[in-house]
Amino acid sequence: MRYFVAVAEELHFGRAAQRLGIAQPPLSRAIRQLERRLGVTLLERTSRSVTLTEAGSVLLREGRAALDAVDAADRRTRRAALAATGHPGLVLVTKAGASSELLSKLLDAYAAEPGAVAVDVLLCGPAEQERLLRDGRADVALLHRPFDSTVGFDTEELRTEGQVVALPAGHPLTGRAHLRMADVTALPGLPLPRWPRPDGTYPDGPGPAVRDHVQLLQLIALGRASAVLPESVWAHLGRDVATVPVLDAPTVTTVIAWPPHSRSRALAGLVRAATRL
Amino acid sequence: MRYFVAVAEELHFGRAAQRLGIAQPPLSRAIRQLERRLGVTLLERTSRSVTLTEAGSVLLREGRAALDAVDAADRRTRRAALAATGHPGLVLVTKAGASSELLSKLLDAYAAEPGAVAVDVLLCGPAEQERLLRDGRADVALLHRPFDSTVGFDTEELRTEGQVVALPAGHPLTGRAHLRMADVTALPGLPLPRWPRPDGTYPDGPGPAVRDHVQLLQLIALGRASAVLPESVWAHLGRDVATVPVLDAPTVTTVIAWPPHSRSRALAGLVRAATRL
DNA sequence: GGCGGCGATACCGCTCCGGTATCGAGCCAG
DNA sequence: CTGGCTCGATACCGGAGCGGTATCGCCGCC
Repeated sequence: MRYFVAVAEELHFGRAAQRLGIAQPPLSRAIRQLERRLGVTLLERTSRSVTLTEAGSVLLREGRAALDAVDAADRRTRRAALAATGHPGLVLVTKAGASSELLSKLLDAYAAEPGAVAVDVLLCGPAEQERLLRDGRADVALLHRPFDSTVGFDTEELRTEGQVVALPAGHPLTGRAHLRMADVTALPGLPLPRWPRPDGTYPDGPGPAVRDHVQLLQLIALGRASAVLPESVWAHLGRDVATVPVLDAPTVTTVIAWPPHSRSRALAGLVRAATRL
Repeated sequence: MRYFVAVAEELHFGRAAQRLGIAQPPLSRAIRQLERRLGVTLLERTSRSVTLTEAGSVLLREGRAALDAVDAADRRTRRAALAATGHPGLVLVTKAGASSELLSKLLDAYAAEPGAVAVDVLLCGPAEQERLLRDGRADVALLHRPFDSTVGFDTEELRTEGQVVALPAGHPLTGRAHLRMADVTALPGLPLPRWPRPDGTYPDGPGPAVRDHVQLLQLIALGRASAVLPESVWAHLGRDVATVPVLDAPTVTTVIAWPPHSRSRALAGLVRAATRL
């Protein structure tokens, strides 16, 4: 399975073999065996190129999910063992720079509960959270709909907020009481940023590539970008960035999310604290 | 992994080995290797009994999920290959005897759409649906909240309805216009039925063990049981079963559910047809 | 038309898995 | 208390399968 995913991602047996730390011939053979076992052609190969068949791309998606599931089984088991021997602790993951005041309130509220355990906070770029939560590296996440998909997780809504446009201080539009999406989608000289895709690559376009909100706000302050963001970013703003509400931007809901069927007492306590905020 | 799940379920190396079709010593060794690899004690064994540790029960849960995920990858890949070679088709699973008129409306509506594919209907007992959908034997399910868990699936709500109590025709209470839960929970001589648990065993209790709604209605007609059921069961009722609304019973929501990230055109069409009903 | 890149094939050695035989620790019967 | 059982662990052996090297065959390309 790992072998197939590697080949499907690289679309090149040699590179895939290198990535897997094995030689190319066993890899060819393994893929052929997998195809024989399934009775399905997964890859169309000529001696010049390798492409995925329809079935192959299904197996790529499903296979990744399956590999994540076994990784998760691994990690969660190890963590359960640690927890039993007196080192409990939860790992919470959230986007760097988002919902920070909500997060600190949550951590305070939970810490005040009887029986609270240590909570490690893991900050990451957008789109990485889902995978961290799915493969067991994190126990719980703060996600932001509609940007993050909550598919496959249990969730509780924590807060809903509007969005504002963040602009360099002194920009002409900062005088306005409110704006509309149409006003801010194509500001001359202030392109919208490009966020990484799940695989770490960036789409093409004019805007600067950013990895988290801190970077983004810095670029806005420098007059190189603008962005539409949830209201709560104001917590990070210095004097060099101004915000104006955008009336017709979609509202953003912050949710606390965790893997289904988690039955840890510590996690339940954290979720309870979150819903009481 | 399969080995561990077998041992954890049987709590007996000999029986587990038999179930797996291997001898007992390799099984012992495999489990010990797994424990060494994870650095975790999964089972406490004396020569008289085997019990799960905390970590072991986590791995049992997670491991089952992981095995389901690889089964699903397998099956979905095979189905994708079939679909590509001209045999499309969806498998829809629902509880035998539930929501049948909704289901037939759905199938009709979908069949009328351009590009509709064949839909195989799979009927099963309650609590099996989740697994069938999770491990790829089915593409889509009709679930009934709050009885079924929709955790880990994408869903759309189709219908919400109240519940009625089903009684043998002629029972004194059938004259009443409506009832309350308190009136129907302990009817003398008409115990509530016992449904199977996910593992196929039945809880203890006075009521008859039933596998689906057809059996149940038959037992009610025979004066051996009563049950609180969604209103829509009336579609199956003969003259020998009467129903009375139960005002304070929880409402039942029928939802259409499918595995997250499914991107099949046929599935999307079916869901669209469902939401338009 | 020769060269180079790339996947497939052929063949070999070693590791790991599964099988049989046996041991050793508890529980039980008498 | 002792012999027999039940059941998991250990010891050892044989074979299948995986990974490695060497090589082939196909196809673009200069």
